[in-house]
Amino acid sequence: MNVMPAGASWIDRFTGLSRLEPRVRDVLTARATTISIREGTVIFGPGKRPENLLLLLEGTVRVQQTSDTGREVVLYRVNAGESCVMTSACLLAYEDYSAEGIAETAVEAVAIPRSVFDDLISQSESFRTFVFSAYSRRMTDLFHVIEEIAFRRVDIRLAQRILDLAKDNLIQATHQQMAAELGTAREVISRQLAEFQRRGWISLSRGQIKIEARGEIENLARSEH
Amino acid sequence: MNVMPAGASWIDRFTGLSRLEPRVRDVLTARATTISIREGTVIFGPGKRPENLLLLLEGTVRVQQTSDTGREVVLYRVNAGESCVMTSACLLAYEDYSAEGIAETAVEAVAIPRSVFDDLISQSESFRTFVFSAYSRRMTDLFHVIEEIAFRRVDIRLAQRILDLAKDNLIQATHQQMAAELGTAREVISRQLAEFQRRGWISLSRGQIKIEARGEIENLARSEH
DNA sequence: TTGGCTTATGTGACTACATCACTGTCAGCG
DNA sequence: CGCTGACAGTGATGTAGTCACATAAGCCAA
Repeated sequence: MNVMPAGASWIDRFTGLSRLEPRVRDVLTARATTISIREGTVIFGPGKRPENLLLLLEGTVRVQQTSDTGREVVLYRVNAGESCVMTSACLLAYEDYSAEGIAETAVEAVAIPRSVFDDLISQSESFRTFVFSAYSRRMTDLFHVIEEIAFRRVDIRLAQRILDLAKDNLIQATHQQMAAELGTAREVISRQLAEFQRRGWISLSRGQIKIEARGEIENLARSEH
Repeated sequence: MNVMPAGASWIDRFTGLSRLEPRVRDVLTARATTISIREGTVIFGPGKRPENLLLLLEGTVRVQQTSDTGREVVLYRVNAGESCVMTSACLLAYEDYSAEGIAETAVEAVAIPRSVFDDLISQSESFRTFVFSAYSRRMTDLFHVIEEIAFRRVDIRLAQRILDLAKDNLIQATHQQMAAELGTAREVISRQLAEFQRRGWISLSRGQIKIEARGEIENLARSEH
């Protein structure tokens, strides 16, 4: 993680911070630093407590949970313009958690140390709103995950995830990784993908999935039950 | 909901608040009110935003999620001595949620209005710690729920839940309600309970489950996989 | 006491998903 | 070129969820 002084304008990239009181704005620009994180870095996880609140300027952070049996689920992603609020401030307090955050791409972020975070929370009404909205947003994401895992069929969820993850109709991921996205087993994904391919919706090769009939996949993704 | 002036001593029932600065303590006792909520009341939910932060003195609040297909999962319970922090402060900000909180028993709680909450957050370091720990705690609960639903067998989860919910080795609940606890279907629960009964672990009658061999159930609940 | 109603529970047949134990295949590299 | 390790395919079997009913239990009112 490479440290450098913060620029002056990054604040405007965060919707919730644009109406910040000028005085508070100055504190933030003065006392926060931007950092670069390499792809694949574990930002926090069991045994690695986050020390800063991170506001993402570039890149994405994947937050996932690993069960003791070794299986994984992706909980949500933090994108540029969003804050990693849960995974930092929240986890400062309570120890017993098993989620981890991984830089999925190279990441540029503003790091706000705990002490500064504390000052801002106490001094700025709009910073408080920003933080609580972020919490709220993540909370909602988790409710979503629970609903999906508990009640939605995997073919539908897989279709949705394919659409979400595709860049230019292409996904670079192994079946194992796709299984972790949905919290299911590799074999299940392999069979579902084989079926999608049989229908001509996608084409498969080692480590990648190519969308051939986006419309059909969207149909399935939209369907109820 | 019946409103009455707050007593002076309730603060001591909350571990996280005991070290509150005296000045802040006074604000809290002066401006918070205790309320009584009848069993079964929907405290918050879609279309019913919470207006206060609730600190529970007596009773329990069940927080659950209902999917659009009508199925339910219990997410967690808030007990006496705990705060309903997520379900209030958090949900103030972000609209699109589908969780609801229901008074599972008669509830006595201290209600802290949004404005007071805001003052306290800005003025008191230890109140902030209290609030963020509470968030953190619930977060962890949700991670747990996800892990259980995704990776744990239902017989094991059912055994655990039976032990959790039993008062005096007895549970008053329909199979439908037990299914909602675990986010599964009624038939699944009926069959599992029938099996437990066949083994002599429980005895069943309309609307209730009686534990006959707690040790055996604990064995199953503890088992891995 | 007896129907009649509502709610709770039981059951079979079937589909979906998870697990296990493999086999086959591809890419890179010594 | 042939090895090796990671990736992918597959059948058999077990567990869970869905659907469409059949029963049964409690309650109230005639």
